[in-house]
Amino acid sequence: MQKNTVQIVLDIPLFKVFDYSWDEIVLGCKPSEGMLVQVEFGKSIQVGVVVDLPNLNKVAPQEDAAKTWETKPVIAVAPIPAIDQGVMRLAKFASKYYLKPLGEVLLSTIPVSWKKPEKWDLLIKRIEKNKSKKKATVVLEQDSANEYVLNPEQQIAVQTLIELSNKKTFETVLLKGVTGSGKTAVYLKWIEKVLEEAGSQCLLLVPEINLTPQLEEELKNKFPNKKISVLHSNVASGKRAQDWLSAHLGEADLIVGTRLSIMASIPNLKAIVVDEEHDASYKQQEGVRYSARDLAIWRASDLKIPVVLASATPSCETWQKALENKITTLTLTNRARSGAIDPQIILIDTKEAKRRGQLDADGISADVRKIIQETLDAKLQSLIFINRRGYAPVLTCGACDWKSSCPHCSSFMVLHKKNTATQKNKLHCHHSRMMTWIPKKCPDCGNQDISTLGNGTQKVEDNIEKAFPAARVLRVDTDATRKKGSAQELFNQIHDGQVDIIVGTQMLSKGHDFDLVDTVVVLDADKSLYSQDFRAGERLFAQLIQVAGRSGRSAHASKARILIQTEMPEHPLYQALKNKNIDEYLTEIAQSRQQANLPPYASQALLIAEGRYAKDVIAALNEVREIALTNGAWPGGVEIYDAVPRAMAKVAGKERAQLLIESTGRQSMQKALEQLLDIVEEKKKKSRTIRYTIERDPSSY
DNA sequence: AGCACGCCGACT
DNA sequence: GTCGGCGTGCTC
Repeated sequence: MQKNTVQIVLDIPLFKVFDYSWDEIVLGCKPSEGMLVQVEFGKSIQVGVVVDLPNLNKVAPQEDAAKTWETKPVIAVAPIPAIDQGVMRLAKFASKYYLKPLGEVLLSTIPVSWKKPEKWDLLIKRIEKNKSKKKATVVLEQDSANEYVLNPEQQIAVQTLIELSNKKTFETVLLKGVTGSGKTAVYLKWIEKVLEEAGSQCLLLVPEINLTPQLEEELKNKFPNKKISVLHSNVASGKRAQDWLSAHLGEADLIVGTRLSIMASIPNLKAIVVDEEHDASYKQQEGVRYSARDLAIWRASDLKIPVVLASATPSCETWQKALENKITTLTLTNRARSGAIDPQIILIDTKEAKRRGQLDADGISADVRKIIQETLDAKLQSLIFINRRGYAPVLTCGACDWKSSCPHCSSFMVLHKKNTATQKNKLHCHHSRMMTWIPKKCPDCGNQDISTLGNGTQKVEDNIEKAFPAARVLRVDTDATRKKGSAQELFNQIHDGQVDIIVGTQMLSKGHDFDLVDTVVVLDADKSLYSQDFRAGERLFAQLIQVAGRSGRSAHASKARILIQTEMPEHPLYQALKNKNIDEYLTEIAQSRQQANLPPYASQALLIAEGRYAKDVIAALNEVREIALTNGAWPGGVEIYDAVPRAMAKVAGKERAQLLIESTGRQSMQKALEQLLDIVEEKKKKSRTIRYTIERDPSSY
């Protein structure tokens, strides 16, 4: 009577659930779906989640009836409530849609500390202790609520959002407006209103790079008497376990986090905001390869709550829905802050500059130099963007065609100059992390004349230091900010006006308000326009609009100029940028997607395979394709292309190839992928030399 | 995934 | 003669 059989999923790549026995007396409670439990699995101790899924086992019923194994008992139950039912539904959907075992999906939503049963008691004790300590400080801060003034346009947007959430139905809203138009103030005001209802919880998703201590601080100031949980993979494990739990217990009012927080257990979720919804970091690129934005929409629809997608340059997926009036669009047109000015975008034709001898050997034009000098004279800052870290992206031999290829990858090794006197210059592979010394002579022909090709942040930093010897130059990229807290240190230097010229990667372009920046320079944007990836243009456009927003953010700014060096200033992308025709350009992109039958007008997926030898990997994929197309059940309207090597064919010694699957409809895509999964699972039983991954709605190829 | 079992190559 | 390579099977 007290002994039940329960189904449990584990964090293993198997589409199976496992039966365990449940002793109510030993465990002290009845089983229910979503409980986190400790079990013995084979020889090891694992953490699993209780599920209620009678049909998940792919074992045939008669086989199942003939089971001979002994059911092991559940050892212990975690001292926390079961996972929120909303997350259980979301995980089941994600498992089916992204073709990943439910156990992997569910366990990926739980912080590592909670997956260590030996830590359960300790965690609970420590959290209880912290709770009694913290209460006092919260009360003290209560009076510091700060009011911010919204302009009429923002007020209308807030009003519309409040009316929507009062209806308590699912609704997707696009909140559109350039940097500085006050999107953040609008959604924060809305969140504030939603949180007025006791017990409500809100989720704010931000891109990876935006989740900084500053944002946390800002939110704490804006919501002085609300509890905020921060969910981010970089948060220390103890803090993470605690913040996850307070969301899970319904104690946290506002949950802020990167993509992974879309899967957090939030039992009283009433509103979701996806900030910078076009941002690529919302797509998980390994494990369960989900899109946090797409899951946010699913979760909102499941819970019958509104979801706000905020962006200056919406993704084509979102823009299509706006064009077809499937979602509500709220547009902010003005610069919200008084004193802020609209930046002026200036295109500098580098071909023309070269012809006139106004382009120096380092690729910097006379116009750029002149304006940087003017900015220096005005005691304001210039930002120079270059999307390559290191000194130079490749090393070449002058006599033969040797290039600094990485032996493990199909990419070039990047030259990095030493940072200190004791270090030596090295070659780094940005994919496999391989590092080598600089060869003294060409490894192929022995020629001594080895030279660099192209510019990275380090080289631009050198060049700028030489060109403006009196200026204080600072480089900001992942190399300069590797140490914990050093990014903050560098940003503080910028805010305090301790530097004049900042050289860096797109790391600088997101989330930070630099009051003293007046001039922004983009050196090397054209490359994206030659890319094979059909989304490259859209991404570059979004990036440049975001970069443009770095200038003219405060009354300090005087000219707010954005200088873009390009060989093709007449390109529609640059023209749209110059004239700030954002809507028109997005619509143009959408139309060309429709004509070419590309996403979001078609559904795509990849079957990726990797293994030791390229030809085996390709052959295995083509075999999968052959089986799929000849077994008679392949759904109509779904195309499956020949196996091709991936763009980065070799990574860390593994050869990779892929099949592209394209479908006009989502249902037929689902059917097709389920068939491919079956074929792959069969193949895996016979040989494990090749690994397969299904990637639905890929964002890169 | 992890771990065991199992059958073939260079080593104390 | 053994140590250990990774191919295959199994986990409630």
